[in-house]
Amino acid sequence: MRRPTLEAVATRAGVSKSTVSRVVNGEPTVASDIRDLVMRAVNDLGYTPNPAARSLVTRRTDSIAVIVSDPSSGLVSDDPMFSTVVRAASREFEAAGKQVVLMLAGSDDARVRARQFVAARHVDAVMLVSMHGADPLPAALAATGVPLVSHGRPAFRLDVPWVDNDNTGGAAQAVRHLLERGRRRIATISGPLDMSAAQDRIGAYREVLSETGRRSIVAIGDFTRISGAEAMAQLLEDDPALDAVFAANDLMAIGAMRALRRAGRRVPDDVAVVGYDDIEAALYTDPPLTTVRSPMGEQAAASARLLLGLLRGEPASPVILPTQLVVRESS
Amino acid sequence: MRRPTLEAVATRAGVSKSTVSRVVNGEPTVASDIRDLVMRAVNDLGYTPNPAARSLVTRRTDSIAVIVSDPSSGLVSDDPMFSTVVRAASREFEAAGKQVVLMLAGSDDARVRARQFVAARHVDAVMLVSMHGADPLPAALAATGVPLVSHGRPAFRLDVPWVDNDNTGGAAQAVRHLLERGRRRIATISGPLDMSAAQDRIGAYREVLSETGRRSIVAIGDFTRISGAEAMAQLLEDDPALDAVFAANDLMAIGAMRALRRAGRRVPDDVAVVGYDDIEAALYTDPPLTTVRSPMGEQAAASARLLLGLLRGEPASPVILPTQLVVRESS
DNA sequence: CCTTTGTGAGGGAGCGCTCTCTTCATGATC
DNA sequence: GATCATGAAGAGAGCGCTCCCTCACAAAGG
Repeated sequence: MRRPTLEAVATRAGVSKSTVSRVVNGEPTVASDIRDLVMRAVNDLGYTPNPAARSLVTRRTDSIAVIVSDPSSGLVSDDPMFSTVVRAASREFEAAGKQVVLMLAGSDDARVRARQFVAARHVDAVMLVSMHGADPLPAALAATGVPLVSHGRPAFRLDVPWVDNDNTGGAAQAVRHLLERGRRRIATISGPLDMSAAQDRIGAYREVLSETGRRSIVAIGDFTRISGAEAMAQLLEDDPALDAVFAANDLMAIGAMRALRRAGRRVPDDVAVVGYDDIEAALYTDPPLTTVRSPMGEQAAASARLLLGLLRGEPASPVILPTQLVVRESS
Repeated sequence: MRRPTLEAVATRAGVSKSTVSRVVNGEPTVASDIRDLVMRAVNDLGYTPNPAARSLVTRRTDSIAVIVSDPSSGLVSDDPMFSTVVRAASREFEAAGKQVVLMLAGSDDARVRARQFVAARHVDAVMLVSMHGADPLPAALAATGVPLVSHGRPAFRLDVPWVDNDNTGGAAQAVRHLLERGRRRIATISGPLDMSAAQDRIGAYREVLSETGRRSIVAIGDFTRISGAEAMAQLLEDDPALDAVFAANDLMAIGAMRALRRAGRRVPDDVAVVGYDDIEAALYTDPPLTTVRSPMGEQAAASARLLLGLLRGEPASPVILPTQLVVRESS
């Protein structure tokens, strides 16, 4: 009970394999009556091309790997970034007729598998998401020669095109906003310092504060809610008089707000809070969260388009998308 | 500049293609000195098997489609369920050496593409996530004869194994809890009624209330935060004296809490709120949300394992996972 | 001594498709 | 009527792998 082949269709239509192939691939050099004949045979037999056979000869797979290299994948199972990025990229790739192969490169083992998978040319190209500095995967993938784009600037210099949002500008906006609101002791909750987004955001925070001669008050989180809460508790201990906090993402800001509540501090009266990303949840905190809107979905879509362009032989260079401060009631 | 083939390895090692194939596939009937010889040649040349050629003859692809058939994919881009389910399933499949092909079947067009993709045997099996009642995709996929498992019970009878949580039991627990707390006018915010989870949850709500002779107060949402807020506003208008609300998921409960806040109602003093799912965000609301813990990740992992079993020829029948009420401060 | 059995290696057909090359038919041109 | 250009269809060689079959050889049995 085997599926029909090109040859079966050819026999039924009374033409050659070549002609059927031409029809199936939409080549224009087929007379319309013959095309109809072939199409009828295709429909009668329920023929679908065998993708393995096709890919064997064309050396294309029409699929693209989206590799999420996230060591904490076990921890933050409901990370809104994952969902937003994967969905936006998938939509873009699917619209271009490419299949998306999703790989979670959370463990060393998984990273090795991902590299081999790509090296075996199971996919035509790779989109890499969210890498830490020590991650050897980006370089390993680049070495395979497969077209590659990174969602987010890689932590280490690497000859790979990327798309990011304006982390420096966005964070600077956030801190300046707090200064304008008259806040004087502004703390920050940073992300992991081996990630470029975290580096840029804390860098801008320090820069703006030092311009105005203020000192930085820093705690480090890992972009999760719980780490935000812990970092906030730490900050309150370090400097009970702080009157504002800039969290490097909204999830940590949400955690920080819980810690503030528990410590009996009112937001924004006692402590102003600003986040980063503008995830949907930022609208639903109490009070609603002031944050920097980073176009996460658009960034993913842009990464995907950059990669598709690369595949068409177009040149690719880094893209930085603008951010925008969204003032709500937490500041 | 072509990649090395089996034949190149065979030539270099001075053995036949068959032997190399045996070594590469780990067959035991190869003398260890020859195996070493071959492995050296493999490493020297950097050989990796061509998956297309292999799959052409074996008729396996070692990849599995995860199809998220979610019409609202454009709306709730940060749905924690998507992230949790996709990650858990991926982990399970990757551990079994299967690649995950992610397909978003949000539009009719995408659904057609998904069907064709599966019909072309691009994948060995399919895991289907989150379907509405009117969705023709499950039946279409089942008709292709490809092994299929559904994450969540299908809305229509369909001969497909599935894994779900105990929606009826969980919802009943939630409503009984509110009754035990002395609440008398208990409303519900239901999910879309063409989804089995929503049907079961509202069914249990009605059942428990009618047992105690109370009337139901119902509004319909679509499992998003904003729909929860809108439904809550509607409920307050319909029955300003209500003193509790059971939302069919946490996202809607979060929306409902915002609407209550805006209406000047205190939680839980004026209105108790109970959600469903126990997503991480439920810990961070103010007050923390009482909810029914549904093992979303475990459910996805179980679906994946069920499918892998099916692939090994094991029989499969529906699985229902238990739920648990988590009482926090919102009730 | 020859035959049987077992074990490990080689030979080679064939998976289903694409794509180059060749052939053929048609009509235009001289 | 002979020649040539043009366009459409057919032939068939691979793509890189697996797997069945054959074969060589060694050990065991008669």
